[in-house]
Amino acid sequence: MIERRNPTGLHDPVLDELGLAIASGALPEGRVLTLDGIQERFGVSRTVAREAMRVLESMGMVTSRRRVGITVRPMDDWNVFDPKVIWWRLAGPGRDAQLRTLTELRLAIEPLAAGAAARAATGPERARLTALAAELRRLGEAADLAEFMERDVEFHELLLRASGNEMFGALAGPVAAVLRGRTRLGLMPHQPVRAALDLHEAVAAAVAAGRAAAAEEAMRELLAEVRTATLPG
Amino acid sequence: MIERRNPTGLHDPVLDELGLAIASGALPEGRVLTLDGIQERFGVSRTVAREAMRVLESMGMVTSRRRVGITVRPMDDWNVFDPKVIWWRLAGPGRDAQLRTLTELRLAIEPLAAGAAARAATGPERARLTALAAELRRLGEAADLAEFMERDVEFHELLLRASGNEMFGALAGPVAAVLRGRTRLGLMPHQPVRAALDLHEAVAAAVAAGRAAAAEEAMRELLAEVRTATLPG
DNA sequence: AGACCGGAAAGGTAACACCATTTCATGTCT
DNA sequence: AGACATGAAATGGTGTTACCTTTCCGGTCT
Repeated sequence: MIERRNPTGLHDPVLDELGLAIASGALPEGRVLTLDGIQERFGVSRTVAREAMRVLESMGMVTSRRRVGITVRPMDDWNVFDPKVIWWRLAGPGRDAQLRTLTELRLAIEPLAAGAAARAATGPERARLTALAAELRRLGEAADLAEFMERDVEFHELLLRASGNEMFGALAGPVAAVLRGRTRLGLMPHQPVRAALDLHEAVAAAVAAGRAAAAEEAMRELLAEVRTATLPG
Repeated sequence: MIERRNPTGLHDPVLDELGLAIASGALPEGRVLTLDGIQERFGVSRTVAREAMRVLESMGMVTSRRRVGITVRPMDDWNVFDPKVIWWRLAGPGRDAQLRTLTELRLAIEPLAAGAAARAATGPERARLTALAAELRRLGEAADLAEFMERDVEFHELLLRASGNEMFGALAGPVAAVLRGRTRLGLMPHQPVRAALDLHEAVAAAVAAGRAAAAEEAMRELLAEVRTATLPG
């Protein structure tokens, strides 16, 4: 049941195409656009063009100056944590770079998130985490890759959200994108390694028991496989 | 030196006040606004009200539905990494919570960023980092707190940017805000501890020498002080 | 070179037609 | 009478157009 029945949304397409064009480099840093140009290119009114532009501006992707137009800004200025920006970069040729930096981000965040979850998770969260780890073992041994991935995504999302740190929680979406991206690219072993199954259970157990240091360490070991698999030396 | 931006755009004030009101809880989740209300409250035209609202919408702070109005969304949906959102939360009563989660984020990110910088930093960056560490020792021993803080900010910013991971680099601003906030709140020792001075130099040296693991470990030790000083158990 | 001016483009206002959604009153069926 | 369907009216965002105002780039005149 897809909730997203929003029929209209006339500047979302504009925003999306422009954002993608910038993220992909088709509109490089320094390129100057005009509202008139946008109006014409998309066949929309000035209002719609301006609203899309404002949003891009708030993401740091363009600046707008009178008499000169709308200028594309360097990537250093972008809000690279904005889900839309992440999505655009994943959809374009910057995809590998984005996957790499997101993976590095995971390596940094998830161990601490696991530790925090051991301190802050609610009862139901701890229980669900344990159940998910068990399910992962079952699916892993059955080599059901598709279902394994979905449970794995759920495991990591729940852990981030249960950390009690909303900044960690906000990374749940991007992390899910990385996990899905990795299997789609065939970067995962055909059958999850036993060690990974053990470690998921170790993380869940440590969180359930409130052992923060153990949870952090187990997550670090779990991610070690990711580190060697996808990052350079 | 305050950068007196443009002759002040007209929706920035609107955006700022609404964003702050939402972030501070003055406009709680579920509260419904209307464009007419915003127009009247700020004495601006519909266009301006709409553009501010679009930006808030792109930050996940409100949704706009026909016939019903503009609804404030729960914090789970906000783009909590957006610099404006961070700023608003720091400016309101959520300030302590925001400082806490940002600090936790630092603990996660900076060690990995140091390691990455050891691999990726340019020559000048390594040199500057080393120089900054030396300057920090001088200022620390002279107990020049204000200047120490500024160099410290510069040290951490440079390190994040030199990591070669633009997502780490994008955190330079917020991290600077935390560092400045900590001293302004008197959470820093009156004279920086010697161990901290040693560790800044250790980080710089490891980065300069390209020793990633050592840089990561040194940064972790450097942050241990922060961890105990500001986080619970 | 320095001052000056024309025009390009964004900033902002206003008025309007349109359309989705909710609300509510009305009427019919049981 | 009470429940349910039906349809109309009120409400408030969506999108368009027209028209000023402000800024400031670039060329021109002295």
